[in-house]
Amino acid sequence: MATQTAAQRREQARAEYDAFIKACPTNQLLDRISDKWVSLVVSALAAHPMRYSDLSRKIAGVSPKMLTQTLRTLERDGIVTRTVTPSVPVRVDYELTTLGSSLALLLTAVKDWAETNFDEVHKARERYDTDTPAA
Amino acid sequence: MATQTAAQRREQARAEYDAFIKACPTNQLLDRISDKWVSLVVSALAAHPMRYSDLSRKIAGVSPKMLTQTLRTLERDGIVTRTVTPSVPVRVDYELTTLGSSLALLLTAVKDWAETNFDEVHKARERYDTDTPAA
DNA sequence: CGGGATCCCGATAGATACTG
DNA sequence: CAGTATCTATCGGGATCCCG
Repeated sequence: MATQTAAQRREQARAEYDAFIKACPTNQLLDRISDKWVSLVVSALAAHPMRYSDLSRKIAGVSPKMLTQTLRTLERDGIVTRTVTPSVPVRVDYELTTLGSSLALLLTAVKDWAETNFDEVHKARERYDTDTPAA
Repeated sequence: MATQTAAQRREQARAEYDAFIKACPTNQLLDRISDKWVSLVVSALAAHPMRYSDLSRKIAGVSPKMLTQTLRTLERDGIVTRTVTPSVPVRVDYELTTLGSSLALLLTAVKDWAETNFDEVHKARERYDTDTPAA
């Protein structure tokens, strides 16, 4: 039964590692930042507060489900505030918190880096694709 | 045929939006940054160049497949260089390029932001989870 | 040692339809 | 208007086997 080799050891390592990852603030927030919709929502709200339907229109391709889900997560994390006005047709406004604004700033930094280095990445890709004979 | 309503308009919007997203450097590179393994690999290599097996050990929970896949992508994007030494047991070294180093810097910025604001996020979460009655 | 190829499964995004 | 519920298709990612 010394068959407890690669596979099992791997699994254990992964378990420990997962715990480590979960505990690590960086990775927790990296998930937020990297989320496809989060960046778009935060960017949209960075300009000015918006209603649900405004966001829905502004972001275009998003399904109601994902939009709500994204907004809920952001609300939970204290990135946005959700304000319900119980008028005849209900009205819900979303806006960035201070924390949300700082996230927007970070996203701007990422955006800047991306725009600055995109050319280089693009060239690298072409070079790679060309050099790679057949794959 | 005015039945071209919600669904179809949505689809078209999504198509346009997808094109927009694809063309946007930010989102392309955001994908790279946000990848779970990319950040770890880049961080690991930021310290010093490493061999495949070193990375495999350092990152622990990664499967060979994902490690290779991640490294290939990074190589293609000009983030890392791959150096093969055809000795008896093959030896492959990976190291960051200049571009890769700048990415490492960006990741550091993200990490700093995460560590700075994690407390606040954490508190926000607790507040939210407490206030939310049943959900 | 450093991978490539293949199979498979669980997670999840998104479409659709319904509700307060 | 602002969601919620459900169902399905897709796909990332792990395990496994094998090659150079």
